[in-house]
Amino acid sequence: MVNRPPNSYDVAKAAGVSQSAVSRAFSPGRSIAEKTRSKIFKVAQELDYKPNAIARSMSTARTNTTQQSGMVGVIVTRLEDPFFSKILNAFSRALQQMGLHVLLFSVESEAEVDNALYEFLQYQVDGVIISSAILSQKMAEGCRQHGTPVVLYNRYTKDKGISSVRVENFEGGRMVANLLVDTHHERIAFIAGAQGEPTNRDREQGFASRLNERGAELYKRDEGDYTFESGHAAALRLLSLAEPPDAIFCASDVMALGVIHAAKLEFKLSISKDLSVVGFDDIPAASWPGYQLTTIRQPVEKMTQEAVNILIEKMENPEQKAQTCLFPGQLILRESVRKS
Amino acid sequence: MVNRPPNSYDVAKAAGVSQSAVSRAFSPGRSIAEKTRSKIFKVAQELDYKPNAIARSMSTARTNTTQQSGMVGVIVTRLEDPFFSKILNAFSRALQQMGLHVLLFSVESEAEVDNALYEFLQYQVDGVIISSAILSQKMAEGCRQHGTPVVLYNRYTKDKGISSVRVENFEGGRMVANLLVDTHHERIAFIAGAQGEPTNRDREQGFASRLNERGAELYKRDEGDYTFESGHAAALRLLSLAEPPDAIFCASDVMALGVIHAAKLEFKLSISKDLSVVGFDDIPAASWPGYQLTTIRQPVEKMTQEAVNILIEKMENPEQKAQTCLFPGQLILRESVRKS
DNA sequence: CTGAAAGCGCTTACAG
DNA sequence: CTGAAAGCGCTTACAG
Repeated sequence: MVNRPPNSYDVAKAAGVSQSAVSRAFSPGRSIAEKTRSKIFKVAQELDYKPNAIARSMSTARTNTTQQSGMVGVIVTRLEDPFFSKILNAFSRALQQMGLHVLLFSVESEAEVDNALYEFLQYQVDGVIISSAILSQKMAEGCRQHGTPVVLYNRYTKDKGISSVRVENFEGGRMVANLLVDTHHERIAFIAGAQGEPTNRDREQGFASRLNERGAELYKRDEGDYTFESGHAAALRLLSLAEPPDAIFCASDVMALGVIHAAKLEFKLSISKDLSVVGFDDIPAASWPGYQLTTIRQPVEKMTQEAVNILIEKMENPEQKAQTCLFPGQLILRESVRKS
Repeated sequence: MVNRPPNSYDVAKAAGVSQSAVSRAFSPGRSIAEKTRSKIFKVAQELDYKPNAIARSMSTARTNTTQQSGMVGVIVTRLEDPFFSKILNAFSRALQQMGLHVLLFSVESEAEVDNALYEFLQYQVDGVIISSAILSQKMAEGCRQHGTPVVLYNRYTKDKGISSVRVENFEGGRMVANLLVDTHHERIAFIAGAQGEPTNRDREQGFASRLNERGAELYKRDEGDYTFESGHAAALRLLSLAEPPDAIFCASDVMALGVIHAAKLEFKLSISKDLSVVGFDDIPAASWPGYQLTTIRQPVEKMTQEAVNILIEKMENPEQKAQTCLFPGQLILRESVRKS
């Protein structure tokens, strides 16, 4: 049988002090004599004592309004997508840097979000970040009751209590419209991400409305589900038209890659010369020599950092109002769009 | 000010029962009258009561040897690599399915592993999974003291107490050697992953030794760091040789993609005709129409599931011995290697 | 600066 | 089946 790991009483006894003293020694900023502290540390080291974070959070729960469990719940969708794993990594690193711990839930549909949130609340997380999904009004209330701040990433809701950090999708769509009109494309198509998905909707509306403002119009619209395969399939349909498009804007880079593969292999087209392709996100592959995809970059590092900052502010001060933070996308001109 | 969420006493009072009864009602399998239980549930619903998982784990810690905190620590490396995000997703889903919660730590070097482990232990995780990294002997002891099982994924150590799940890297390397010799390649090169990395070492040794057994030899060796860019750069060097290789085996698919881009764009080579390329892992992009990369597939789903099973067995029965589980890689023949 | 004691919200023998 | 009570390992006023 494994004998239980040492607790603060074991250390106290061995060091000849009270248990309170041990507790203080491990709580930065508490009043304790330097001599006592070092003695306690020495003994703790020998016994290989580690403070029990679970017990600590049980105690602090009572008084401390700020950090209680030290855990932040992170809900992620489409984790296998390179863009989203990049986001998770950024969140994870940023949170770790702040001494916070991430309780992760990978969901495959919005329906799973509420359940994940429920579990997070049971675990007394100090805050929640939800990437590319929203929560129900009911769970928003639940979080409010628990005093647990929530920040949405890549999404927003009408609920005034929920913060949101995202890129300006509508504006990003407009930028692409301008680019394709400026370069004199005549049959401009759009391949949408998942149906009814807000991010896609905003990009598409910005794109289509700006096209109209510029006196152009959307030639064709097709739809995928944000995967390479779906982009590839949509391109096959579009390029089989009697009059195929001369430009395709995709709601995401991954789909744009599918389009490029289809155009080059299936139709022997030259990208940019015969067909211009634009993506959104700026994933690593977008800059690979074989792609050189023109796209709208999301400043992921800055955005995730800001989301973490907003969360922490609200954790430290519950009176803090919810915030909405919009980041402009950046047009990255590479080689997949013809010059004029 | 937010008023505190209800606890079991609040529910007990409102339902006219004891706090113990409330606790039992929420613990499956405890003796309680159906009538009492349903009354408690109704009241709990009205008050929006959720059991406090932190408090629960404080209590169960004393008696229950099995699940204590309900949390499993997962340490991942290179999260931005598509193969690794796939692994994390698989772990996350498998653990969630078992009712476990994942405490995530994303590390960027092996040096961070021990610290992550230390934090996990403080949080009383019931088990730990470490993907593609190892732990120090000191932390292995620490885990043993806490009675916390550890399973290594893609790695192994000499420590008899640490379980390991991985693909047969050595054998995988041999399979590729056989393939390239069978198809009569004459100048066979290898691009290694990170220096001294055990996964790479095993693949390379299996590859090189089998080459020799077959009367062939390694023509050239170069090295990257598992990224696309590094594979691309290594290919540039290799293909600039007066006598460039006619086959390149890469320690990972991502690097192989870099090789393909370099060969096609920089050297106008035809993949398979002028140059055969083989990868390892079988990431999604390997099967994209433009790549059709021949590779060794790792059965990720089965492997992660097995790792979770081993972990849970050990969590349920501390007497359970550590296990090592090796999975054979599967040669996936696509179009990137010439037929003869 | 230090210690005794209450309390965080549960679970679980122990009686009844 | 049910309730009173102890205990999980901490933190934190409160006295001294």
